[in-house]
Amino acid sequence: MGLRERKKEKTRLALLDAALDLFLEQGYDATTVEQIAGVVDVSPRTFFRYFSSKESIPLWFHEQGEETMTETLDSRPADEPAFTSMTHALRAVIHDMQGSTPEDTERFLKLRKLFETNPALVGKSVARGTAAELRLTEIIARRRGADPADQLSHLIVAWAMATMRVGFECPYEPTNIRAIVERMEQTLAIAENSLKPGWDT
Amino acid sequence: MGLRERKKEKTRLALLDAALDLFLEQGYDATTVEQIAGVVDVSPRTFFRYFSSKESIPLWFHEQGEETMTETLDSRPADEPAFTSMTHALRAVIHDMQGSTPEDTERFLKLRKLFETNPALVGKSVARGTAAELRLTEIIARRRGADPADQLSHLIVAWAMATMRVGFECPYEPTNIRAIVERMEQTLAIAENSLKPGWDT
DNA sequence: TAACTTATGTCATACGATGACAGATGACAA
DNA sequence: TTGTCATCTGTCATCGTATGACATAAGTTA
Repeated sequence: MGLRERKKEKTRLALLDAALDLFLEQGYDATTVEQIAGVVDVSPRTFFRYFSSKESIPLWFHEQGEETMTETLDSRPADEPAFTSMTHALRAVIHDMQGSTPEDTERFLKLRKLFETNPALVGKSVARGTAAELRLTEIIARRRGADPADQLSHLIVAWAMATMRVGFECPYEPTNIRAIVERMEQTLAIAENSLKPGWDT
Repeated sequence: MGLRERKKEKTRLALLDAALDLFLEQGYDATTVEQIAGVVDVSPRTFFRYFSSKESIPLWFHEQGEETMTETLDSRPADEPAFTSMTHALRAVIHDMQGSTPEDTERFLKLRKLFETNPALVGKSVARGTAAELRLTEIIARRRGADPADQLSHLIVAWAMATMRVGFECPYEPTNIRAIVERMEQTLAIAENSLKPGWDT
């Protein structure tokens, strides 16, 4: 890894951290891209070269999660019930969270606090999630040998994502990742217990 | 109803229709507020006095639907299973759709086509829906005598909304409201059949 | 008709976002 | 080390969304 690449990574993280801190200090809306860039001492134009938009900062984690889910889903056996595969994909995301570096963990907790203080962001994250939902639905539908327009495939994915969201948006103030993970596992358990066996086949 | 009020309503609908037509002609992103205002012959500033944002045009139906759901939910008996109440709320929205004027029906069909050609809008509609989801969750949690942070209450609402979305986003090209309503009823039926009796109590 | 309320247009301004171009900086081979 | 090349960066220009301030025009009411 050359100097150039390291420098880029450093700038990227600096922008991310600066943005996160400013968001928590003065609120998401009140923070401008100019301010974020100012802290890191780069031009606003450069900010947009690292992040496609101001929004993509609080959404960087979700993008990461979607990737994990897609990969996991592809690796699951084809004859597994669809919702079961989805829960595995969700748990893979949880697993990633637990295995992240202390820096990433801190960022994640900050992010969570940000979402809590700014409910509008939750909406925006779901908005981004819709595109991912479509891709996941295609995978599930193909596996089930169904039309991409198949309602049940849609429903399986939509409910799984909704479950994840409910688990993530716990209004408790978590001081560590463990609390969030536990909460997610709880929610997942409730979901699994609420569904009739074989509904997703 | 005075002249002034009638004039306002007329302008509002003119802006709505102009926007919808332009969106379908040249796409949502390619259409500017200036153009929309131009068709109706008002200043762009005036547009923003009728609609809080460009986005709120394709979202006007959702806002309407949320209102219906909240009202319905409040009128349901307190001892009814929560998810059942939610399905009633959803069906109330469907019922409203069937009872609308021909003009509104046309607008709704245009809107649906718009959502189909612009998946990003689906995301944005869900984003708006998140706020409504929070309010509905509060109602459900209170009825269930649970904490507002109760996971099951969250899950009940989230799954119901997800079901609605799956029904709405049918990739079929509906020429009339009936086709959409049928599709929604189908999705709702699948959902109801997938859940264990009593899961929502 | 006069006095009022309210809607509208015309500024000005802020912020997010993108394209174009030139200069700075790191990468790499001779 | 030096020269060449690729790439990153800042500056500038521009567009579109959105909001506040203020004067004017329109409808309302006495």
